[in-house]
Formats: sequence, structure tokens, C-alpha cells
Amino acid sequence: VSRVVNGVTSVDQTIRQAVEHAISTTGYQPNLAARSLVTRRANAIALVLPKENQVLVDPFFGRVVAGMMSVLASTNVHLVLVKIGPGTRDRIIADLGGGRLDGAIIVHTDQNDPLPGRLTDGRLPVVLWGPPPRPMSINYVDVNQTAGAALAAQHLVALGCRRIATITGPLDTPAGRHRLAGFRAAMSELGHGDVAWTEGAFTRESGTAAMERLIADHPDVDGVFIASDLMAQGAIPVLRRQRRTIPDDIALVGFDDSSAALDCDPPLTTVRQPVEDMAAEMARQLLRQIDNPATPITTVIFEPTLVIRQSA
Amino acid sequence: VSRVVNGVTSVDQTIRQAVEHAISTTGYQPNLAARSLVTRRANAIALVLPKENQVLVDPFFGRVVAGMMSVLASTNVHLVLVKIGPGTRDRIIADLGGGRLDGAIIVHTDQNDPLPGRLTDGRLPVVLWGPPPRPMSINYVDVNQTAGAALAAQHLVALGCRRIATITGPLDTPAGRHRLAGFRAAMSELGHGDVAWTEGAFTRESGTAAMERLIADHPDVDGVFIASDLMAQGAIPVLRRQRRTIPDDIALVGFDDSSAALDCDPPLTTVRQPVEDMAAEMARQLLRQIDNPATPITTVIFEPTLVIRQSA
DNA sequence: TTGTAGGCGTTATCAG
DNA sequence: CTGATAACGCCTACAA
Repeated sequence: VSRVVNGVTSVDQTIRQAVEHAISTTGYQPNLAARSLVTRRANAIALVLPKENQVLVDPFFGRVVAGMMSVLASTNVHLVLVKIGPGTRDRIIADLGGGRLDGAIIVHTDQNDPLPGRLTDGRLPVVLWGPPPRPMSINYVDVNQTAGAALAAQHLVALGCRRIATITGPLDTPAGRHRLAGFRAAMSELGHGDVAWTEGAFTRESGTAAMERLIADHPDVDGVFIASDLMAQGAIPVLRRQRRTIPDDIALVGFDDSSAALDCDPPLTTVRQPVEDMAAEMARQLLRQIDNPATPITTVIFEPTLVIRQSA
Repeated sequence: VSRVVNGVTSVDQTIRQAVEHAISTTGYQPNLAARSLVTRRANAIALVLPKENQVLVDPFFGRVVAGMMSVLASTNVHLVLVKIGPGTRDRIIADLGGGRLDGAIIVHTDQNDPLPGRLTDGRLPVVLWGPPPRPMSINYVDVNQTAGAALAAQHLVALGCRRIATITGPLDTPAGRHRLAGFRAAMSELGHGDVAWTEGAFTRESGTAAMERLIADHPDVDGVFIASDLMAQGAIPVLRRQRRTIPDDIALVGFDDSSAALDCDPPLTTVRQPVEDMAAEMARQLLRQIDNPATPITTVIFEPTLVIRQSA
């Protein structure tokens, strides 16, 4: 019976048909837990999200999930969603160690979350979005943040903007820091020495507040690189209230190419991060690692591209 | 050992400590698959999403997931995400029958998806978002759509709008139909007999297109009930391009109170659907059904409220 | 190609 | 309160 169920070819036709007939008449269904027990595979991986509540409404995570599902769809590996919270770290480790989960993908844990370290120490298959906070041997994928920021800088300068500023992401995250550093480096290379900047938190509200600060401190800016589309979306109404037209009075370049970029009015010119591809790669990497624990640790860096719309 | 691990109280202290010591020195972790095999519980439920790609970026789903997670957090039940696709229906049924999943929550399957029917026929625990397309005995939660639409109607009329119209949801969905019916009924009760309407698809793009049609056909409208916030968000730029001010020239009321309502400029007045509460209730209902299969089928209807912001 | 025994790691039952 | 033992349902050698 087992051989028929699992499609082993070396089974006589008559007996196979007999078994299949029995299966369909009795409505037999293999017990997956029993199978899991002997194969030592849960066929399930976790997607670990940061504890912030907002995250689930952030279109970014939707794209990550979509990218992962696209590769999981052809397998029968379950995607289980976990949000960091009190006790969840221990639970994840128990699930992984107890064979209820085969691996985990972690997105945006903060600075000194112990989870990635504990997982790698336990030799459990993990892939991170973005570099680990503290250097360690761990799989991750990332976008070339520096190159992305440079793309924005070049575009604003080419447009003829003279007073260029940037609204950064949170500077306690690698992404926030790298985008700022990359932008400044590119700007100074283009002959624009000092760049005004103010810090945001990647959220819409923080974008609104940051733009208000920026305009108050530097009323003459005519070009801004905003380190996330969501912040740009929050910033645009501020400019509208000031009756500054986009892109004529002030040009805006975002980062991500999330769905928010298209929801902006005018549609946002932005640095595209291939989120779905990156998430798909994470899933593949994780499955590979699960399949063969000897797979060497790897990091994959994706190149961003500039998507030109109407805000710059 | 089993008794210690599972916290049975009637265990001698000395032996308990011996076991606990052994556990911590060896780093023993119980195998969850073996446990699952004998307890016949997977401790996992599925959230089944429609096949449309957009869904994962729709803030609505983020709220559903958040609501479910809030009740699952205190259990050790996994939430597995599944998107309808070729073959997934069979896979879900196999997982449920095979004891790898204990139940399922289904959101927005289309008109004649066979899945809900197949699941209830198999006596598997299911809860639906919204009423089943064809009448059948199945758990579901919903919002009082009719009352919600009436709230919008009353508000627009109270505001003094004279030419009131509505952009509906897709009329092949219960939500789309009920909101339109409720709106018309309330309007005629308020002495506004004929209401112009045009059909949308609940998406931003469809909102843009619908508003363009509406303005072209009825240039004199001064109040619109838009059956989803996302459509309202898509509609606003159309009015801005026409230099119609909101709410003075034209008042807008949305539906959902999703995050999109706050992202509108001006912030959207909208009918609030308590999505998180509803999703939490679905999870509780499902868990109850799993715990005790004899639990009677129930449907829970939530009351909407009007959230007044600046668009009306 | 087919039958069979053994084992995967728990929980649960039943004497003691 | 404790120890032993039979399931739970499947896969996989191994031998025939």
C-alpha cells in the first residue's frame, strides 16, 4: 500500500489498481503526522515578522509573503506566520527542534534580537532579510542599498535640482544607514557636498513629520530622496498644503517601489527593490539548506533599478 | 518522563527534578510529530485567501491576519497561509483529512468555489468571512452591511447633499450587493428616490475608473458613498484633477475604515468594519469547533459604526 | 516484484 | 504515585 501511495514504479498493475480502488472506496487518507514522524520532515517553514502591529498592513510584507508563496506553491511546504512577541522566540525554537518546523525566514528583527543568533547556534536552517545586526555566519539576502541611493542621487541631479535633501530611514537599522551613506557618497561624487537630512521611521506618519521638519528648516529644497515609499506617501500632503507642485517646485524620489508608490498623487518615481524575487530567493535558499544541511552559508545581493514616474 | 514534560502534578519532587535535570543537560526536546500522531491534533489552522495576487497587498488582509494572530498568540496553534490556486483545494482537504491541519478559515472565495461545500461535507471545521455563496450550513461572521450603508446615507443627507450617488462593490459578491441594496433602501426612506450608481471592484484602480464614469454621467453630484476605502482612495485624485474640493464641492464616505482611509487626503469619513474583532471571533469559533465537533453551527453579525473624518 | 518485521517518539491505559 | 506496554500510522530495510 505504501508503495502505491508514494508512487513507486515497481508495482504490478493489477495490485496497484486493487489498492487504488480500495483507497477511493474507503476514502483513505494518509496520516501526515505519522509520515512526518518517520521522514523527520514537517514540510513547514516559518515567516517571522517583527512585533510592530503596523507590519501586517505594510504592503512590503504582502510582497514578501507573495514572493515566498510563489516558490512554496509547487511544493507542499506550509508557510506559517509568526509575529515576534513574548515567548514566541522560545516557541519557535521548540517547534524547530521538535520537528514541527523545518526552518525559518526572519524579516527585520531589531538591532539586538537574540533570535537569529540562537537559531544559528542551534544549527537550524535560517535565512534573514538584510544583514544580521551583529556580524555572524548566517544566510541572508539584501538589495544593494548603496547603489539604490546612488540611483536616486543621479536622477535628482540630472533633473537639475540644486538644493537636494533626504529623509532617511531609522538610523539604527542597516537599511536606514546604508541608504543615507550611499546617498551622501553619490552626491558628493556629483559635486553636491552637503546634503540636508532628517530621520524618519519608514512609516507614513514619520514621513509626514519629517517633511514638515525639512520644509521648516530648509524652505528652499527642490529635490528630496525619501528612503521609503510609505514615507513619501506621508510627505506629499504636506507639500500639497504648502501649494508646492510636484515635481516642478520639488522633485521626489522614493525607495521600494511598493504599491504605495502608485497610490501617490502624482505617481512616485522610486528605486525599485525586487522584493518578490528576493523573498522567493530566500525561500529557495531555505529549502536548499533544509534539504542538505551541508549547503554552505550564502548571501545574495540584488541590484535595484530606478522606476521613473511623475514625481521626479 | 512524559508526565514531567506534560506537567502532570502527581509526580514526586525528586523524580521530577531528576527528569528536569536530564532534560536540560541533554537538551532534550519533545518531538511534536510523534505527539501529533497520538493526540490527533496538528495544532495548526489554515487561512485560505483568494487567488488574486493583489490580496496580499490589500490592507484588509493584514487586519484579518492580525486579528487571528491576536487570539492564536496565547495558544500554540500555527497559522498557515494558503492562497487558492491550481491544486490547492485538494491539498487543503488532504492536509485536513491527514491531520496536518485542524481547520480552516476561508476569506472571500468567489461565487461558486466548491471548497466550502467540500469541507463541510467532509465535516471539517471551517469558518467563512461573509455568508456562503450558496446557502449551506456553515459557520461564518459578517458585518451588518445594510446598516453600514444606511449610516453612510444618513450622514450624506444630514450634511445637506442633494445629488447623491454611490460607487458599488462588485455585484457578484454578497458584500457588493448588500451595500448597494442597503444604501438605496435607506436613501428612499430619507426621501431620496433615485440614486445614481456605478459598479467598482473594491480596488483602487476600479475606484478611479468608476469616479471618472460617475463624474462624466452626473457632473452635478455633491455626495458619494463609495463601497470601499480603497476605491475611495483611487477616486480622490480624479476629483482633485477636476479641481473639486472635498468635502465642500463633493462629500465622500467610504467603507471599511482600513488604513487606506487615513492615507487619503483629506482623511476619509468611513463606515468602520471591526475587521480585527471579526477575525478574532472567527479564530475563536474555529478553535471551539475543533475542540468540540459537536458545537452547533453559528453565525455572528457585527455592527458597523461611522467614523467621521474630513471627507464628509 | 512482494511480504514482513522493526522502528520513528509520544501518550494512555492498566496493573501494581 | 509509578512502571511497563500497547497503540498511533507510516516508511524502509531486508529477505524471499
